[in-house]
Amino acid sequence: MVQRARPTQVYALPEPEGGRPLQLFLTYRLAALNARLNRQASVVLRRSGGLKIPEWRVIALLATHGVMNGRGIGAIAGLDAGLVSRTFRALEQRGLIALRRDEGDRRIAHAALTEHGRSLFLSVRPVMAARQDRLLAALTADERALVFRIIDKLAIAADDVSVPEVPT
Amino acid sequence: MVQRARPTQVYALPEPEGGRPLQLFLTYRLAALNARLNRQASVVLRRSGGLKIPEWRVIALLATHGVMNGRGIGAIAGLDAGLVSRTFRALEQRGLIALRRDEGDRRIAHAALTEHGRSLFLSVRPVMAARQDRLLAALTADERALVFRIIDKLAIAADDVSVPEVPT
DNA sequence: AGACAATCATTGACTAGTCAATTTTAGGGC
DNA sequence: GCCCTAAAATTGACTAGTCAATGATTGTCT
Repeated sequence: MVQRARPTQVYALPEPEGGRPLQLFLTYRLAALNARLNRQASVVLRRSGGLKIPEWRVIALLATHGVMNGRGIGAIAGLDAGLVSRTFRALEQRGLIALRRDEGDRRIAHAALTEHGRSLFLSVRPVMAARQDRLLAALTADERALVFRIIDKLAIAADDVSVPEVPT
Repeated sequence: MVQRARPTQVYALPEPEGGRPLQLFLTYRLAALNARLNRQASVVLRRSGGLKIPEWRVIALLATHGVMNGRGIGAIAGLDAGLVSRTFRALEQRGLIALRRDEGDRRIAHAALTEHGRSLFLSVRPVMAARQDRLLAALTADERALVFRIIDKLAIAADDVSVPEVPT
């Protein structure tokens, strides 16, 4: 016996303003938002073509830029070279892209959509575009105008890791 | 011979306004920002105590909330139950937290900081707080006021995955 | 020509996070 | 008491992304 009737123990969320109970606010919120967006994108992509997120990025980039090599993709899509390499392989095995070594510089691998890849892109694009529009529609015009500026500023601030060694 | 002098092939970034060459804009930007923030946090935490990000979240939460169980941590810190479980183990093995089974309900594991854990928290907190302040200082007052509202709105919009099956 | 540095790609190991299945335990009818 | 359901935690498999090391190739310098 003894010891309480435990009604599904609930911890209150610390109120954002006020005591600032944690340091993880802005960063935590952004991380949580990003996680949700990723999850949603994953679902959409899985339903409409069975693509993973980096696969979709590569395909979309190839569809609008034509032939590209791994380094170019990485620079524009913000993907790590390693991730690009693995994604190339997966897409090639599914027959969505074709890889070809550069004749003049045999280190470089050029990628291009196959017919299959292009038709998949054309069927997925409207779904992803609608999603993007729905996201932006959730904001007012003012907010839409500001959101990219805010992101840029934070990205710059995130870059100077000029934090002193621990004082203690 | 033959075949060009290849001056470090550069692909121009597609201009954000105008043709919208990709659908991945807002989401891509957020993902990139989040990646940068994570990277920076990792560096800071590694330097000042050797903690990983979820480990820091758990410690910060325990420091301000006292004893908590896994479910409570997960709800507030936004961590998956599995991740919390693994993080608990790692922190316990490093002697930073102590785990104890609830007497009344033996499914529940309560966690609390040890002395070692609390002193680590006290030494890391100012570093992380300074980082957070520096991030917020990069924004104007207007932007600061808006950023949380924007995040909330996007998070809500991200939740309705009411996307039709692929038309094709 | 030979040595050297830089570049593109590849690979493996790692962190952050999600999802699903399973285990253990508890509580509610009956 | 027994059966069923649900909750808390654990575990394994997976995706997204980063970092470092390596291999192959190329251009440059002497």
